[in-house]
Amino acid sequence: MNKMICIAGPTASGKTALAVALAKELDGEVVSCDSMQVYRRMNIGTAKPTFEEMQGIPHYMLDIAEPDEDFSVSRYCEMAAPIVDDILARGKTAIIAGGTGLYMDSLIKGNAFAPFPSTGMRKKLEAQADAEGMEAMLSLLQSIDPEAAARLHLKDRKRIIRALEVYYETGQSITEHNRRTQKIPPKYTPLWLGLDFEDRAQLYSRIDRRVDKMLDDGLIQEVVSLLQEGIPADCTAMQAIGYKEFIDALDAKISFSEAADRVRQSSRHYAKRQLTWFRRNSQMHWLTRRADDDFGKILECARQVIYEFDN
RNA sequence: GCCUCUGUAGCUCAGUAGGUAGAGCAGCGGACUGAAAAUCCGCGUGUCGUUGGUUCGAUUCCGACCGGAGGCA
Repeated sequence: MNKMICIAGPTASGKTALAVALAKELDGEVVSCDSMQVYRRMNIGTAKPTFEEMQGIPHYMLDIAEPDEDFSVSRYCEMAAPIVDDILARGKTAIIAGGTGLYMDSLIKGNAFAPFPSTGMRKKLEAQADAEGMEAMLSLLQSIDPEAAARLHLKDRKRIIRALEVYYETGQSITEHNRRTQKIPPKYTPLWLGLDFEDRAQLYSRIDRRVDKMLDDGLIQEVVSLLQEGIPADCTAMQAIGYKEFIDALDAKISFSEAADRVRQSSRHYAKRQLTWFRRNSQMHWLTRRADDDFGKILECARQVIYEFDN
């Protein structure tokens, strides 16, 4: 009997509802896997499950960081793995639900991450990149980690700087590090369920409706409150879709209706990237929703997959 | 009613001194190992309004018609 289920899928695909429904049937508890729902007081824009939606099912990995705190995959894994272990130790089903593919894969595989530089290395490299340009940074990387340099595009500044910083901090290239960690067998062997739609337009109209609901629920007020309490507009949490756009509107850089349009647009792009990430997972059991399928139909499909998996 | 402008990709538009066309956005596909709702890469999907004419050849030139915008009555 499998005791661990991952529920993946794009934004607004119904992961929360499926997680709770399955938790009720399988004596489960839900571990959220979402890089933005970890932040406190960011509720509406992140579509964090409400008290009513949770229906009494314990949820973890929500509201565990301040919006102006640095959060990361590795912190996520450090905190979530013991929680999963505890759920399993108590004989319950662990249901990992969320849309942040990197976090989910890392938790399941038990990824070991190269240490994060504590010496201001990143700032130094950022400054160097500003001064000398990315061509110089890429050729620097070429000299210490040719494979990474070949793999990364000149414009992918984040990854080039990360690759350099890993080498300077650890003396080992990120390519070597990845090669080594990829050999480690996965920490968990869950059943993977992926939510998708037969027609992409179905998903996009759900996204539109969700954004309308967020506005009705007071998204703009939530953004205002966060800014008023002093959360910097440029911190990671404020890069979340639904926040950065309304920060621009509040700064009068764009109109509020333009901001709402951009939230819808960014959400569509994001949903597409999420699907790309999850599609490469060969273990995924896709629950593809057709136009006339309701939630009950999807739940039934999920039950079917779980039943077959256990037998 | 007359005159002028206009009709090209889903949208906004460019262009072809006549040889069946290209940008941005949208859309689609992909990458991703301590920022990941981030960051980055790739792909034009088209009766050039309709219909006659001139021409070896018309989206391009000419006429008519249809639609849109403005002006004069």
